[in-house]
Amino acid sequence: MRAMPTMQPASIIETLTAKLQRFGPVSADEKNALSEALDRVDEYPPGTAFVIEGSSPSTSCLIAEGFAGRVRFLPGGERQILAFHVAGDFCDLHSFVLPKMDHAIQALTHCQVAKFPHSALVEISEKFPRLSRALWWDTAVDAAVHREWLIGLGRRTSYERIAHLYCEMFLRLKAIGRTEDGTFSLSVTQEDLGDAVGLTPVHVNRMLKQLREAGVVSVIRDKVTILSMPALRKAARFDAAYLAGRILEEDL
Amino acid sequence: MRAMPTMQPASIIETLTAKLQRFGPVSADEKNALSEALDRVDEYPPGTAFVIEGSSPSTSCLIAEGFAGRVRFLPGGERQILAFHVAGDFCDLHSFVLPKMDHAIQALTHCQVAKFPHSALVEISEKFPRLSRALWWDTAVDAAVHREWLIGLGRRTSYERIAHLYCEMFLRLKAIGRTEDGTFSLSVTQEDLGDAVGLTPVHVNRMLKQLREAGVVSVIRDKVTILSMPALRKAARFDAAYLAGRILEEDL
DNA sequence: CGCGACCTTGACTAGATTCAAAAGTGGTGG
DNA sequence: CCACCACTTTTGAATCTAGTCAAGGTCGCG
Repeated sequence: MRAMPTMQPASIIETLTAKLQRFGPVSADEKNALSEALDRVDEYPPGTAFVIEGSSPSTSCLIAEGFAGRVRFLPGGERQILAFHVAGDFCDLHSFVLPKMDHAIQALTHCQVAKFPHSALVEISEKFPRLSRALWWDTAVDAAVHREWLIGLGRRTSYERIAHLYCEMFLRLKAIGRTEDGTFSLSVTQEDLGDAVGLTPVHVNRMLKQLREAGVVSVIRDKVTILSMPALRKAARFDAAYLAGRILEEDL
Repeated sequence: MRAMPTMQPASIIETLTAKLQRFGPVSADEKNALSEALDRVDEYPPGTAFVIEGSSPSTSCLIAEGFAGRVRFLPGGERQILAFHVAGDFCDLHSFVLPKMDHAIQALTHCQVAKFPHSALVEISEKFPRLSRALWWDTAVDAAVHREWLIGLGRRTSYERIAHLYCEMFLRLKAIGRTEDGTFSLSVTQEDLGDAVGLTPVHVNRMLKQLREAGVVSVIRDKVTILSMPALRKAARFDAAYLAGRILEEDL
């Protein structure tokens, strides 16, 4: 793994405030409060479950760099991936108001994770109601993504689901400057993909083949290249509205 | 339809504060603020979509009486039910922080709906940060239910999904006193059920037959009777933890 | 009484899983 | 440096689950 420069807290806060401004204005005082709320930045190698199911975290995690997933297991061992999170995302901000984690959070690549103690978030919510609403908004956008995934699992074909996931990840990664033309890196196995879209790895592979043969996307190891965005959107029946809080205006 | 006495605002607020106390204490001032935030109570006959997809509501809705669903349609006409809401539930509190509804809300039975203007909620969030966090918590519990449904659609068998839905609805209705022994009323068609659990109505019917023949539940018109809760829980691989905010302690 | 909405069932089809095997990829240590 | 190993990808064949199509039955209501 190539060396990764540690993200500076200042730049993390910069990115975070830029994002929260999609909800509403963020004052200098509020920005400062966020800065002070950032306790530390931890690093995790890929595979680490850095938030455990059933735990009661006393901090919330913001991904500064890397790629993480929310995962849950059924008694029988089946796994469901509930969401993917990229740099700039809070991945368990809801644990600030929910007493127990109903799922784990796992680093899928090497991750840098900024920690915000709940005690500091309480202070923010006491002093800066508008900023508090902005954080609430962030968790509401996560819920909107959950709903879109519900529609996918409930009513989209397997082909559409894979296409939809690629659409979503492309636009989210583009918004944070992690794409080059139509290419982005998605370091997950086909088994991970299957656990996200409710399919077996074998069937994911077949649908990938179909997407490849239709000339829509090309996947080479972890590099995904979208050959035709209109074709991909159509294949996925994709409507970006639900991602308003996570992507660029012009991509909506 | 038999006449339904209109719920008194005072008793609605009583029920709401009781629920929010699961998150933390609610002071007399806070309770009073909630009372003043309740603008009016509207009634809707079954089938009414009283919140429209794509709209930007200026109020949030609390179900005072009845049964409602969150629904979304795909371009092809497929429908997915994203959540069910019973008396005492906010069904679109997230619209307070999210600019646009990504789904509609539909009355499934006759509903009485209490309306809280967003302007009043802004005031609450400015003056009562703790109460504001309690409302945030309520939306976070909704998100936890979304996640449980994601697991169902992604990884549970069709048989388990139906059993799981009955488990969830039974415990939620029991918590608000809408059950008699093991019986509750669920006024939805098998098609609605299918749109909630990602199946065709025909297949829902078959799974219902299996549940019946296994002696687990009996369904007569809208009356669902759970013949063996342990068997139902087992069939659903049900773990109530995610419902902590919606059900009684002793049912966890 | 007859109509429409919903439920129920059977026969057939399509989509996804399971099982199995082979080939590719990257990392490790001798 | 290369042989080996674990993991992942790819493909085929058989099986099973859920969907589709179609017909009859039940219930409540005008």
